[in-house]
Amino acid sequence: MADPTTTDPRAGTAVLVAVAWPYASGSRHLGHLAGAYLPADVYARHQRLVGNRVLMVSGSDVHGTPITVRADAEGVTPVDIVDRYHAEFVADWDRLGISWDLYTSTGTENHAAVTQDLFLRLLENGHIDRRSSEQYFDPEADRFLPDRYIEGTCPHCDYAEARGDQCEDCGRTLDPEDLVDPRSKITGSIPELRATEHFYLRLSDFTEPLGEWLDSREGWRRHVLNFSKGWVEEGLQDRAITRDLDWGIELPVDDLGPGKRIYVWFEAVIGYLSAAKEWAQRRGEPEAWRDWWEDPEARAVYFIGKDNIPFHTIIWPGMLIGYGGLNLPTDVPANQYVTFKGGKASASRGVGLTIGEGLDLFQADALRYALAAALPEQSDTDLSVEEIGRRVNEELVATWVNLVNRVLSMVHKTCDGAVPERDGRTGDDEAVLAGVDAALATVTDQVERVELRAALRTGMDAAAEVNAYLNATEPWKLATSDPGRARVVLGTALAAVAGVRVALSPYLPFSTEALDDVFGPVESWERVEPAPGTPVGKPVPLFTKVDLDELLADEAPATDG
RNA sequence: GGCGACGUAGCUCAGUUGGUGAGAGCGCCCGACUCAUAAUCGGGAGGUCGACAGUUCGAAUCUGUCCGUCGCUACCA
Repeated sequence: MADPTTTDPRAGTAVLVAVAWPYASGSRHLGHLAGAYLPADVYARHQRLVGNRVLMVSGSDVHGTPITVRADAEGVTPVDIVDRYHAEFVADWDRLGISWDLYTSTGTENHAAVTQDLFLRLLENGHIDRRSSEQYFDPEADRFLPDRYIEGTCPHCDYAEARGDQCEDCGRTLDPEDLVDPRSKITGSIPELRATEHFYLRLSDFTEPLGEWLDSREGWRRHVLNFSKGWVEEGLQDRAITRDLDWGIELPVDDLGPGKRIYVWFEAVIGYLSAAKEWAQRRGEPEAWRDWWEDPEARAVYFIGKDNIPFHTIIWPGMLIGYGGLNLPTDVPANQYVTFKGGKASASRGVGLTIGEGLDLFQADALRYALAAALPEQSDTDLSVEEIGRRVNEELVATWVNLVNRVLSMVHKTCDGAVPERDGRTGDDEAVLAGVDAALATVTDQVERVELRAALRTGMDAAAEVNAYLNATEPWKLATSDPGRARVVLGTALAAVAGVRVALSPYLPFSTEALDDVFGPVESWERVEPAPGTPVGKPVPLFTKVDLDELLADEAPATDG
């Protein structure tokens, strides 16, 4: 089991764990956590332990109109907004124990350089071209206006402050030309239509290769594949990839004139590549990123929410095909949504909890457990504070935390406060341990299929088996009737707990580490028995049950966006 | 409107290519146990698998219609 070649970090498969870039326009909520960050972290932690070379990257997405709109509304600069939320995200990840290899942002020089390189190569390869269109121009501000900077009356519902992209009153999507009495949000003046030029990504170039690629995908989630194929079958449309904004990455060519930037949807996905390069540079091995991006044996798994599917299964793969020589996604196990009391989680609308609010109510591992047990892998999953608390109390604490506590307590009391020797095990004893080892193997199968809820259940079932073993052997009785046998049973239970701990470690990093004193750090995906003689003190419970009544009374409404 | 998905025990959800009497966790009931955070273990009761019609020897699983919920609709990402 302890084959050193499988635990050598340089010997395993290169696995890129690519995680959605949180948009630095506001707080992220528990739906985002369950949708992308938590599953990515669980997957990455497991993959490291089985000996693969994991590179887990993401960063804050800092460009785009929603950020400038918010900055304008608050009378601050976009940088102020971005810095505020980037700092919040970093603090959230730290509290949650998200194990990034690099968490950066799209605001770096490196990202701009990589983006410009992709742009130029795609331009060179003929996949980007220039087209002119009519667009609203603000004569007073002397600039073209993005859709969101135009206001007017909605042609459908007569709402007077509809935006050029959407009417917030009736929810319909709009084109700026649809607005009655349009006006500039910047100066209030009446905009006029003028011809302007933008660069377009010729997505239609990739219809055939993307269709073939999608047809050849195996093991992808049905909703991801259906949705993606639907897009291709409808016909891929070329998309403008520049915008009239000054908050974004500059074009590496100057023939559009000033005031044009590369728009977020084109550059944000490039972050997966630029972050890998940044990681390599920081490591002092600037070419190391190639192991994850150019080696055909490498895997790339993208953890995103379902709202992001087309960007990761169509647009980004299209860009990669057009660029050439870089690996396409191996899998995009997009999650569905977490809803709160039936409504889609939304920090801006006050539905559900922000990550920070969740962490104020629950310990990180408790929150991780409850969300992992309810990951929306196949369908939307409904959550509530009560539901999270219930899972923590009735499942995590009752089954696993209590098991650890009862075993350590008995070992402390009846084995002279130390891990007992291993000899004298019977067939029943070996059977429990074999069960735990089988659970470890099952978890690996499930995690590699990104069935993380099921994998967590497997770990919890293993814990229940150990509880059953204790109930059957009754070591508390043996302590007086047959002390020798009691030591064997408790030593077995301890060994079993050691294995279950490994199985649960991707989900519960903090409580895993809290047991290092007895079991040693978890360094590989195997059941390592604690060394006989290791001191076992009176255990301190890993968790306290949460008081649901108190929790609900304290539950603050989420109002910030 | 178009596209996609969902509607399975009280609650949250599983159910690859249709086939032994429909599952899990939690809750509930009964029992065992008392080492452990009234935790654990065993057993049990709960479902016309949204409705209707059809295909089939046979459908929760395929087809159609309807009802309900939701997401997307390309300048939110």
